[in-house]
Amino acid sequence: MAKRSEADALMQRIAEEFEALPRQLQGVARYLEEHRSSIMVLRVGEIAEGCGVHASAVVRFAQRFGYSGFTEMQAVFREAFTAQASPSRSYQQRIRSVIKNRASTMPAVEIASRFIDASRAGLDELADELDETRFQKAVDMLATAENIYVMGVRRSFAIAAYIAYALQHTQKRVHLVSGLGGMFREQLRSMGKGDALIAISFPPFGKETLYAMRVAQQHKASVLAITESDLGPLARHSDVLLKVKEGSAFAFRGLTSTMCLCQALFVALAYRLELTVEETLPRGEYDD
Amino acid sequence: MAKRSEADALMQRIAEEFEALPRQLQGVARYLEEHRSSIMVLRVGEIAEGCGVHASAVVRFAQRFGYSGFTEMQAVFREAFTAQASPSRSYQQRIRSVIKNRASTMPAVEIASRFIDASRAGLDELADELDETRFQKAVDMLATAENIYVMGVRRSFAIAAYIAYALQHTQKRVHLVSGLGGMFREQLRSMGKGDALIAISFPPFGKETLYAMRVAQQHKASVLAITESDLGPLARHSDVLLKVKEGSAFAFRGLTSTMCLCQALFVALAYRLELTVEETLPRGEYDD
DNA sequence: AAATAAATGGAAAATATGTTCTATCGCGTG
DNA sequence: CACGCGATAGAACATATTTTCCATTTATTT
Repeated sequence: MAKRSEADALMQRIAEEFEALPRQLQGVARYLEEHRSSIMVLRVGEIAEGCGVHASAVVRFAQRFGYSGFTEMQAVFREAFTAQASPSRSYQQRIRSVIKNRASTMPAVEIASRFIDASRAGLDELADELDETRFQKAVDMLATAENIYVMGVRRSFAIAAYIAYALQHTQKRVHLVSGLGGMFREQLRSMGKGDALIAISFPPFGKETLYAMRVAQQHKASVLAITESDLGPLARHSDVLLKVKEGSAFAFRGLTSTMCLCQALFVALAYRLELTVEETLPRGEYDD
Repeated sequence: MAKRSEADALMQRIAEEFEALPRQLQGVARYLEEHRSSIMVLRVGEIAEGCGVHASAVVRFAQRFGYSGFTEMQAVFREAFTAQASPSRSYQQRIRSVIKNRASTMPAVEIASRFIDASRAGLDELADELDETRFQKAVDMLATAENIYVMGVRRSFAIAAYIAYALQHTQKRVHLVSGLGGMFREQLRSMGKGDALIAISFPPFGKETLYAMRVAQQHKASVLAITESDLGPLARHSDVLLKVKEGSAFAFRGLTSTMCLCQALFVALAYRLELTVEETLPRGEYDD
């Protein structure tokens, strides 16, 4: 059982009192949380520099939390490190014991870390197999489109929602085809020449999305399909098709690679459109 | 391709010259090999004590291998540590350099593959730093909740949408707080004891989400926050807080790690609820 | 708006740390 | 057995780092 190190306790105390802290000390707190693992190596001055404050502020911080000074607080982190550094060998054993156990008895974290592994593998594959030509075409298509329609249903809806959100930071008119009120048809009606449809769909393919693609073709809009294979029903109706193979664990299919591809697509588009960073993300009261 | 760190080179040199070393210095050499990972944290005196020699012996050791003194040798080990301990930092820098370079001269794929790299690094970090206890708590909380409310606005909305979708595959009643028709309040009104709210928010925090968390607390519902730090405003109002550090690459935050975490959460929950795979993902006519 | 309290920046004092120097010790060799 | 070389310990020195203190600014309260 991982017994709470004093460092953990301290971090928690910091989190609790955080709001009551003055500006500079909040900065220090954030820095500590962010660089927790390096604190033991760093000197007061280095940390202070990292926070953009003066060394004395860091000392005051430590004192505020009951230590005689920075050094005493640092000792807590050093201790935590040396405590965890050595027994990390037993990690192999932990793995083995987990492999033997059934999933039902598997701790939640074990499931999580396997899933994360699977997602990483998916991302590796994405990096390997991304088709340069097609990606470039996809960017070009979006760059020249006047209106961009985005559609994905059920599992793919979250992705569509994200793309639509991201594209709002461009000058394009963006339409998220949500089907709200059963109005898929109506939302798609206005697509036309010069517009683009981004359709995201994986097997078993949602008929709504397939329908949208047919409509797009009829209306002479160009279609960017995001799916898992060249062979599915999306291939027939798309001008550019981007493939994503998701890793899966526990018979559960990931979505991280798709998300990643879509973000990459957006970034590439943003640069193609020569949006500056500021234009890309104007941060106002409502941003999240 | 882990290129030999200078620390590696040094250790090898020590091994070669070991036999020719005087007794005390051999002791130092052994100590260094044994405690290689702690050297950066230790002071000359501490190492000397560990070896049962005097501080000056350690200094002479360092000088014998070409360093001006102990400090210079220690720097080698510190470097090796920071190189492996925070690869995520170098990834941040890589991303920044991407921003600085003229994107116009960079092919779209180049941007994409760098972005994918960044996402991979983010996932690595997620795997490293996932808090076991909290993750387990989060799963437990959801497992015992009767109704689950999910809320995220703007950038986080896509994530909320996904979670809500996934949770539909359980027996829970799931409510995606969308704010459709400006009805955030109304959608949140029915939360109560025994219910759970999943709130996803990153700085600058959406006020709607913060509001939802306050309401949840007032109504005695438990709150699972998904955010980037213990120190933000979500900490106060949450029962469990899961941290995801996304690289804010290209001035907009990645979402792949968050997506991955949420999927992992769902998978773990599914196993906790002992759903079989078939039950988890019943594939019917409408699936996508 | 004034008074008061708190936070900040900087420099000086205190401390801790690393390095060098020298006297001594031990060991091997002539 | 004496001599010399290198290793060692500890003190003395030099440096770097932390801490304290105080003047100044900034925020808060009356």
